[in-house]
Amino acid sequence: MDESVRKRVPPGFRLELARHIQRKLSMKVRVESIGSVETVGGVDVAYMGSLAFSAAVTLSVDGRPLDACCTVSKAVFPYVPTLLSFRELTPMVRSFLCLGARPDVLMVDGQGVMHPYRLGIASHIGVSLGVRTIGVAKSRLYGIEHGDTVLDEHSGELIGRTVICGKRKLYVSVGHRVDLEGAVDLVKSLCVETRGLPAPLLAAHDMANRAKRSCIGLQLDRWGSATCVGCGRDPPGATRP
DNA sequence: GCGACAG
DNA sequence: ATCTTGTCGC
Repeated sequence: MDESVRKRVPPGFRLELARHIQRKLSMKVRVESIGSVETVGGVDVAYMGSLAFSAAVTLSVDGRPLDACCTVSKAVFPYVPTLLSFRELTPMVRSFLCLGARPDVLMVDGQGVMHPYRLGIASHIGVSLGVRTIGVAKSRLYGIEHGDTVLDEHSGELIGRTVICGKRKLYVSVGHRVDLEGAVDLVKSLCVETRGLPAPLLAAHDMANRAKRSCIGLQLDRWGSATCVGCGRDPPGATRP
């Protein structure tokens, strides 16, 4: 099943190790009640060639903007279905760690456990940082739709739900430390129908694109990373001229 | 072998 | 995701 994936991955990339890591980390995914939520975060990435502009935002449950930060990094891995986190995890984590405080739950643009190895980027980030995450994807990568539910193609297990947000159908799944029902309710309650996305992801998406449009003259450090002008905070380990 | 295939 | 021309609506 990975023959086609193999051809799209960089030479020397250890695909078997990547799969092993995905399976191992997926065992750490926890499903639990979200509990009381006051702040909701969102992360998304926009690209300009191989430059990745990542934005992280925090909103109150009533939609009020509380915090935001964006970073730019050099993309070091191509887009390969089932391996998205190897491309976007680092950019997303860098911008997320820039936030002044961790939101109660984080919405990620991509799958959670609705993934062939049970570790979409939302789960990968959640397990890596111990943060509550919800996977919100605009299309399906894996699973079979049955009404508004998505079942595992092999085990028949419930792995996600579809949510209509305006004109768009979203694929919601558990990322980490949340339950599917709570995740679906939160996505529905924050849905911006005119844009087809929940407010936190919409804000992150727009901010990432604004950052991309104003990237002239950015100075990247030795790791191919830099903090966007005006962010006000640096990611851990960052240095500024 | 031929499609499917998060962003 | 990004590219890209044309179209619709405020």
